[in-house]
Amino acid sequence: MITRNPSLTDQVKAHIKDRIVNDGFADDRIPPEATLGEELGVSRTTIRDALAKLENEGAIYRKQGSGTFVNRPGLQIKSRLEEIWSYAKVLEDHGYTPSVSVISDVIVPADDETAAALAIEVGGDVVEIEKLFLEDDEPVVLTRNRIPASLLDADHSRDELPLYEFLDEYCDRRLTYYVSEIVPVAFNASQARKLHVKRGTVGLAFVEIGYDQTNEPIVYATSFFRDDLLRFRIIRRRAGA
Amino acid sequence: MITRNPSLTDQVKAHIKDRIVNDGFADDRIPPEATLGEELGVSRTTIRDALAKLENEGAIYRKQGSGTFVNRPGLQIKSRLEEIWSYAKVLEDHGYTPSVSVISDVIVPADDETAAALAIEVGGDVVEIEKLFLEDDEPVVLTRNRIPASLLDADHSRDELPLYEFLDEYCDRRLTYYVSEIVPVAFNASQARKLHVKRGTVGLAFVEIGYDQTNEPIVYATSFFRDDLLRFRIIRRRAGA
DNA sequence: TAGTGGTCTAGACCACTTC
DNA sequence: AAGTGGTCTAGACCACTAA
Repeated sequence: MITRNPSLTDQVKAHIKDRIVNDGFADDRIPPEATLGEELGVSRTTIRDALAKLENEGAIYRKQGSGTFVNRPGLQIKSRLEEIWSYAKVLEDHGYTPSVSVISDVIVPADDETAAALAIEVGGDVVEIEKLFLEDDEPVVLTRNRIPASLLDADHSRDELPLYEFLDEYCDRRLTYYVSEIVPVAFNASQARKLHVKRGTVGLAFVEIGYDQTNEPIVYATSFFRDDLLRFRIIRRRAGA
Repeated sequence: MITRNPSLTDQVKAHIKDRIVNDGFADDRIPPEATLGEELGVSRTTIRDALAKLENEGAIYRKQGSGTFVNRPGLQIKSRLEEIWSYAKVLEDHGYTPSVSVISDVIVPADDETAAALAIEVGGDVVEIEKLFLEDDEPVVLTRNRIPASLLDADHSRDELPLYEFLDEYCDRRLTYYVSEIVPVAFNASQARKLHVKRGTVGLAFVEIGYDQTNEPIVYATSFFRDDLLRFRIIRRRAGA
């Protein structure tokens, strides 16, 4: 049942990932590339492309001259920082069954900071949407997205959608990438109240600007995280090896 | 014993990176892969491997059917979170000329947390080294590394070395990867004094366990950052595209 | 020395974007 | 329709690791 799309490489990748998760390999050692190629009836290049993707995702690592191995610590990382696109998904990956609540959706004038981020005039209309992601009525993530009003349909009723789908639907813009800053904060009174913590509690924030395919800024977003409920982990490997 | 002949791919990669930084390309558009291959006299595969590495580092991006382009925001990111190996280097990349100061180097008994991290007995001997990274006498990063005493030579005089080189030299272990947590903190009295900030100031911390090639934990490290002087930025791209 | 992953070539066709 | 990056093949040799 070899078909195009998904690509052979992606099929091979899924197959190996599946074996890692379900069956496992002896000593966490993945068979040689030549062997895998014969087993699956594809060229070594295809195998290598698939392994490269898995390595990139942190699922495996390779040692020249030695072999290819399952990367146990990498498998434990649920949310890779570089590709977070839905906080609901992040919470799911951490074992929660989240709910989303839109707590405000208003038009405000852009302050200096927002105007600079979105490359619009100070005082220009900006749609500000605040959302809260909860687990069992306990808030975990608070997000505030600011989008130039000129980009948005006046009637954007389904605003509980993930932001990128929301923008796909209600603007003609496609959110392509974020530039994000990781900032430690002490929650102010308003944030603390929404997150059900004491004022001054320390948490993590992402302050980020989202761009479309033409490198135009289309959203200025700030997200606050309850450090006691959600913590980010990363794997750091030596660059040259 | 180092026979580091840069591969063709790495030479091509360096060449393109150089052109991006020094000359630039019209419209930030990088020539087609076929053209590059002819110009440099290498196969398209080699070009593609080089471009793949550059894409991985965030220096460029590709759009199928359209072309390959310089990734301006990606070029601004100095320190990629997944491959930070020397805080001195991090500060340099941010335009500082850092100095390092070892502020303590003592043997302490392992507390519960440290013992668990390093998989040793509670109360076992641990070498604790605190270092401060400064820019113009202003402290920016405070690190505390704890290493099982059994792994370390009693005489480790050159302990201002980057930790991974230090471990290479004074143990027989090679630091292979870290599992790191990103934690927001309010500095306590001791940390605040060392970092020259007020007690309770909010900052970022990495809490991490370093492993050797056999997946054995060899270092438990905590690093504190002055948020006003050093802030981490990342690019987040959509996963599927 | 045998076996592994790493590099490199030459060539074919596909999928998508742009005109 | 033309041009771009994406996928895939078959085969060669190199660099490193481990028995």
